[in-house]
Formats: sequence, structure tokens, C-alpha cells
Amino acid sequence: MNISSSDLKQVIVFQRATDEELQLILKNSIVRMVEENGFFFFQGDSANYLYVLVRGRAKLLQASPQGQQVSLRIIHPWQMFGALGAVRQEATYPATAQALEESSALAIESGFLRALVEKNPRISFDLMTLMTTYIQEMQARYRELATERVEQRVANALIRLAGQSGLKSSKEAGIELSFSRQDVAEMTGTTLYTISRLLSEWERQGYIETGRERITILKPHDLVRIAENLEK
Amino acid sequence: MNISSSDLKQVIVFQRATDEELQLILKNSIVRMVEENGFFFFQGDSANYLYVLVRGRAKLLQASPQGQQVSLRIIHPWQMFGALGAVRQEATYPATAQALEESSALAIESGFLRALVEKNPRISFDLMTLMTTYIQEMQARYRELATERVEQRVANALIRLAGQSGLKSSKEAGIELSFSRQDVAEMTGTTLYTISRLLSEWERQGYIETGRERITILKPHDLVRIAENLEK
DNA sequence: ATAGTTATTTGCGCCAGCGCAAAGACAGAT
DNA sequence: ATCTGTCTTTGCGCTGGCGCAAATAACTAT
Repeated sequence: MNISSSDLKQVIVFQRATDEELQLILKNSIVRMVEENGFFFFQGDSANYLYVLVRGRAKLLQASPQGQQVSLRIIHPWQMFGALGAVRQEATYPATAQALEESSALAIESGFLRALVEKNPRISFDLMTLMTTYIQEMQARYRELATERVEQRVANALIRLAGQSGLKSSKEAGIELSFSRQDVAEMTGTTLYTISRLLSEWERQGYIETGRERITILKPHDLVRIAENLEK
Repeated sequence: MNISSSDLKQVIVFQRATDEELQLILKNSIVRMVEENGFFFFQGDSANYLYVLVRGRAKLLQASPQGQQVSLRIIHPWQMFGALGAVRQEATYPATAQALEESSALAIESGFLRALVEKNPRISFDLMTLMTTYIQEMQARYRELATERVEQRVANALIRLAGQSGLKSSKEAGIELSFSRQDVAEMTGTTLYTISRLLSEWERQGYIETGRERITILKPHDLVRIAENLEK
């Protein structure tokens, strides 16, 4: 896998970096390949690298002391992950990054990134802006988890996923998502069983079509209606 | 209320600002006084100011479209709030800030802050570091809400509040917190009724003592035990 | 094909927590 | 001292969602 500096421009935080800086980033990083279900790093590992996904898909997980886990975010190509730990010196990753399918990521040395951020205020500002969007998204999801019922949370999660990763497959065929029931449960703070029952019901209603590790959204508008939950 | 530049050094993000910068900050800001239950800003307002609380206590709320609300954070003196909106140009506040008691805050013009951040990389870096702590806290609370039972979440919330705002009142008398049952419910994603029942039970057990808008922690260690929930 | 592995579905019983309603407690104002 | 508004408590019934268990379906490797 060869990565050029023009590829790196797809990373929001590097959009305003100079070509020299991009070259330097490439020089101070390595590509790591991870097979399906493999890990880029674990919660608690010392945060020596910041990653940019270049191929595949991954998820960011947080585990409770008892071992239950929630999914914080799905990572798509050219998105950064592990940046939180990388900003502060001697930090550890607050979450685990696991590949959903065979994936590759550029691993940039944390120390190098810190130096870069110090020298280039535009990169620093863009990274900060990215962080504000994370905070807002987490706040919104927190509110959702606290105030909304499972139906609405799941509808919202599917809508969000459709917007991020949805491939409009052959026309009329709907938006296809590749996630297991367990994955969706971890994203919405519920259980595998409840998701299975809910998706079955939605399939009966004709809103979606399901398969093994696959959900195809046929009627996005109906999901939006459920997410908004006008009646109580 | 007169604020000196040395007061401002208590603000984490301004610790490494120069005296000149601090003077400039004061020159570009005004003090706003808000009575109990009053608002500094509402979710959706255009984010023209970033605030630093100088006196009193406030909470940051996020409301659902149906009007239910959750508390995202309790704000104590010399903490910043409304910073998220202030970083990006033409943003709106993602949450509402309401005073828990008569409070004053320094309102700093967003545009001025943006300029300051651009000029002083240390401030920018410290602000970014502060944001990483918010993200981590929100992620941790999200996980907690998704995986833990009410008892544990409430115990955790009280422990957190005790650490932040707890006054060790007269020795042996425990740590006193001033929050209504409704406040605690909004912090933990549950209801007024459940909090009331739970606190009554804990009072019977002797862990806490309660009153109108008051919770006194007598046995912090027992709360920690509940929060950790070793048995299922 | 066949066997083994992993993902999904569904019946069933259960209970944590919700939320109404009404009573009680507390604090401030007149 | 009494009134008024707000906060808190508690009985009661209910239900959304959990989670076990067992069957079934779908994919993988031999």
C-alpha cells in the first residue's frame, strides 16, 4: 500500500498542511495492516501513535470494567483515530480500535504530530475544530441515550450510518449497511436480542431488508419518522 | 465585580497567557450577572461569547426535541463554558447554560478569542487539551449510561460531584452537595422519582443524609462500593 | 456434500425503573 | 402565624426491554 501526499489531503486536519509537511508526515509514519477483528490498539495502551485509516473499516470501543462494551464511533477511510491520546504526552488510549474488516492505517508518531501542531497553527486549529464536532456528537448521543427509546435510537443510528458509509447499491435497491446485530446493539446501548426483534419487525413492515451482517434500508423516510417519534 | 488579570490565571486555558494577553482579554469582555435559574445562553443561540464563570454555579443542559433535558456538566468558578461554539465562526451553542444560583461570568467575545488562539499556540494547545478531557469524560459517561444500572450511575455522579464541588463541612459531618432530586435525575439519565426512592434507601442505610436540595455524603466509601458494583 | 463455526431468530418469564397521583415537608413572604 | 409555591416522598400498577435457551439459518473449510 503506497500512500502519496495528495492522498493525505483527504484527511480533514491535513487539508491545509503544506506539501513539505505532508511528506514529513509520511516519513514519520508506518502503514499497519490489520485483519478482520484484529486490533490497532487497546484501551489503556500507551498512545504512541495517531492513526489515519486508509482502507477498510474499524470501530472505536469502550469497555466497562465488567467487560460489556459500547461502540463510540465507526471509522471510515481518511478519518483519524487515536488522536485523543496522541495530543497529550504520555497518555493512554481511552478506547480500543478494532477492524471490522481487513484494514490498513497510517500510524503517525505522536511526538511528531505534537511537534507539527506546535509549528503549524492552522493544523492545530483544524484539529481543535474536529474535536469540537466529536464533543457535540457525543453530547447529542448522550442525550439520545438518556431520553429516547430503543426504537428511536436504532432508527437514528441507521440513519447516521447510512449517511456515513451507505452505498447506494443498484438503484431502487436501497442503502446497504454491513453490521451485525451485535454491532448495532453496541452502538445504541441495547442488546443483540432487542435489535434482532426490532429489525425483524421493520422487515415485516417493509422498511428494511436484512441478512447475515447486512441491513438494507428500503424506506429511509420511515426510519426518519420513527427517529422523530412524533407520537408518544 | 472587579476581575484582575491574576484572577484569570486560575483559568486552566489562560495559565500560560502573558500578562498583556490577560489584560487584552479583560478589555474585550464584559461581566454578566445572572440570577438563580436564569440563563447565560440557550441552545441554538449564535455563539458570540465564550464564558468564564467567576462566581456561583451553573449547569450545561441539552434538551431533546420533546423538551426532556439532560445535564451535561456542572460549571464551577474559573471554568470555561460555551467554548465549543466560540471556536468556529458563525456557530451556535450546542447546549443551554443555566445558573444554579446567582452567578457572574466573564463574557469574552468569540472573535477576540479566535484571534488570540491563532496568535498564541500555547493557549491553542491548552484549549485543545481541555477539549480532549471533555471528550474522554463524555465517552466515559456514555459508556456508563449504556452499561450500568441506575444505582451505579447515581453513586458515580455523587462521587464526581463531591470531587468537584464538595465542601468538607465541619469535620465528621460529611461532604455536602446542593442539588435537587431533579438535578441529579438529569445528570444520570433517570427520573426524579427513582432518585428520591434511591436516596431514601441510602439514607436508611446511613450512607448519606438528605434535605431539601441537599445531599450530604456520610460514607463516601460505601458509594464507591456501589459504583463499582462487584456483585451482579 | 459434510461438518463445524458463527450469526440470527423467537418463545418465555421476569424485573428495574417509569410515571401518575396524592400526601407531606420545607422555605420564604406577608 | 399563616399562606403559598416548590420540592420531596411513597403507594401502586404497568411495561419496555433484558437475557436465557434452544432452534434455525448462513457461511467456511475440508
